[in-house]
Amino acid sequence: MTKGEDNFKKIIAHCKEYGFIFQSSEIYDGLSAVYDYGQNGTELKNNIKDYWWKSMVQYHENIVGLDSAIFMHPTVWKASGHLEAFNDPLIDNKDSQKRYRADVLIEDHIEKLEEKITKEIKKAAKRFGENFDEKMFRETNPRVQANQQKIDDINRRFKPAMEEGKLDELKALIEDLEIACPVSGSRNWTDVRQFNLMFDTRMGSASDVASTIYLRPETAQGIFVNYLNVQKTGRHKLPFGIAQIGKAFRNEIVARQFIFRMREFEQMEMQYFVRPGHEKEWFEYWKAERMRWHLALGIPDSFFRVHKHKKLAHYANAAVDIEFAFPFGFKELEGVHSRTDFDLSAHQKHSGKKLQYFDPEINESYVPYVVETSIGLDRMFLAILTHAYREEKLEDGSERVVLNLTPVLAPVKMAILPLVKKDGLAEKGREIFDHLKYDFQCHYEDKDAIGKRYRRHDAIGTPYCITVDHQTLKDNTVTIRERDTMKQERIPVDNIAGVVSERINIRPGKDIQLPTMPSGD
RNA sequence: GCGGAAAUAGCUCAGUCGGUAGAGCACGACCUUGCCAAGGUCGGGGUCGCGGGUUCGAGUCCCGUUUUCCGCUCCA
Repeated sequence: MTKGEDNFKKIIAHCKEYGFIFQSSEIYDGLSAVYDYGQNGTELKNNIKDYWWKSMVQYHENIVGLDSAIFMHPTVWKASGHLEAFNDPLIDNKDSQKRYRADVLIEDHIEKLEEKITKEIKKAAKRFGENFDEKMFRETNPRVQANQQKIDDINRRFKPAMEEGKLDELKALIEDLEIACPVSGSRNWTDVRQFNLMFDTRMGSASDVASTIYLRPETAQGIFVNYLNVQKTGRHKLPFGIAQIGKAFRNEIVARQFIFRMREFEQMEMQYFVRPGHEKEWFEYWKAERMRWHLALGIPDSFFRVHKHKKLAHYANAAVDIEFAFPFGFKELEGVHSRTDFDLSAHQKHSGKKLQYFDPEINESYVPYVVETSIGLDRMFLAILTHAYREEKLEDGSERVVLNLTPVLAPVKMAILPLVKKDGLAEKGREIFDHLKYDFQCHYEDKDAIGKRYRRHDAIGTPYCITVDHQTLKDNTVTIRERDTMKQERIPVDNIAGVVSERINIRPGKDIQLPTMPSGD
C-alpha cells in the first residue's frame, strides 16, 4: 500500500469516527456510493458553501444567486444533449475489454449485408448495361434474396428489441449473428447494459397521465433556462453571472473513491454571460480567479494542477480542469469551461423563446456566450480534509491527530473549557459560552481531563480553545489556545469575540488581493 | 462490469486443529486528579455483514450475496 492510500484509509476512518461522513443507510448495509454528512461534516460543508457564495455573489456586484428546482421539464435534457448521450445500450468484449454500443454492432452487421447486395447489383448492372432493371434483379437474384432475407430477419428482432429496451434480446442477436469484436476477434461478450446516467422518476400519480422526468445530472441547465428571467428582472447588463449551489444526480456505473464520485452530489456553479468574441478573455480571467480562491484557503499551489482539455466537449471552445492532489492522485476538482452559446441557443431552438440580449453599446441583439466555473462541493470537502489531516509527533513523544483547517472553514470555531468542573469554573464557563454562542459555532465541554478535551478539538480542527481557570474568577481573563502551535495567551473575557473573529476571517478580494477585472467591452 | 483484498463490541484488532465470544481504547455511574488523550471501583454493550450448504457442532470449511478499498474499465 502506498503512503497516499494508507493515509486515505485513515482519513475515511477519521471522517466516521469524528462525525464528518457516514455511509448512507449504514444500518441496512449501506447504499453504494451514497454518503451522509454528520454533525461536523455538515458544518464544514456549510462553511465551504458560505465561503464560495460570499466570494462569488457577495463580492461581485454583477453576480447574483439562483436556486432552481431539481426537477425540470424533460425537454431541457433533450436540448442539453443529456437525453441522447446518456441512453445507449452498451456491451463489453471480455477479451479486448473494449466497450461498444450494442445497437451499433448490429447496425454494422446489417450494413455489411447491404454492402454485399450493393456489390451484387453493381456487378449485374455492369453486365446488363442499360437494360438492367434493379427492382427486378433484387426480387429475383437468389444471392440478393438470401441476404435481404437475413436483413429482414435481423430487423424483425432488432427494431422491437430497441424500442422496448429488451437488452437480453440484443445480446441474443449479437450471439446469433456471431458478431465478433473488431479488436480481439472474439465473441466473448458481457451482457448488454443500459448506460443511462440520468435517474428518472414519474411525475403525476395516475399512471395514464404521468410523465417521465429526470433528476438533474448537472445544475447548469437551471441557470440557462432562467437566464432571461434573471437578466430582465435584475436589469443586468452584460457581462453578468448567475451562481447556484445544488444537488445533482448521476447513475454512475462505477462510483467509487469515497465521496469523490458519488451518485448524489453537490455542485457550486457560476455561469458568466458575455458578449460573443470576448469569451476567451473571460475564460482566462475566471481560470485565474478560481485558482486564487483555492490558494486563499491556505493550501500550497503544489497541490493544484491545471489540466487543459485537448478533446473538447461538444459545447465548449476552451476548457480546463483544476486538479487537486488527492491521496489517490491528481484528479478533477473544478472545471472552467467556455461553453459558447451552445446551451442558450439549444434552449432557444427547443422552446421557441428568444434568449437574447440587446446590447445597447453596440446596438445589436445576440445570444450571449457563457463561461462556466463548476466545482464539486463534495470534492472540495475531500480536498480540504485530506490536506488538513495531520498526524503529529509532539516534543514529549506523544502523538496527536489534528485537522489543520483554515479557521473560516472549521466546524467549531472555539471550545469553552473549564479547567475543572468544581469551584464555580463550570458555571463561569457556561456563562461565557452563552454569550458567545450567538456569534460563533462554539462548544462547551467540562468532561474528562483538559488535555483530552484539547486533543478532541484538535481532531475536528477547532482553531481556538478558551480555558476558564481559577484566575478567571479573580480578574475575568481566560487563556486562548491556538490549535496548530498549542501556544496559549491570556486575554480578557470581553475580548474573546473580537480576537477570534479577527483571526478566523478571510475575505478574498479584501484580505487576499484579486486580479483586476478585464473591461467588459 | 472484470480481477484482487477485506468485513468479529462505538474504534483498533485477537480468536490455535471446527467445540458455547476476547483484549485495549471508547462509553455510563461513583470516587480521585487537574494545562495537553495514560488514576481507581463497578457496569452496559456482539445473531462474528447477510443468506444458504457441509457437520453431532461453523466466527473458523464451501457456495452465493451485500458493502468498502485497490487495479483495469467507465465518466459532459
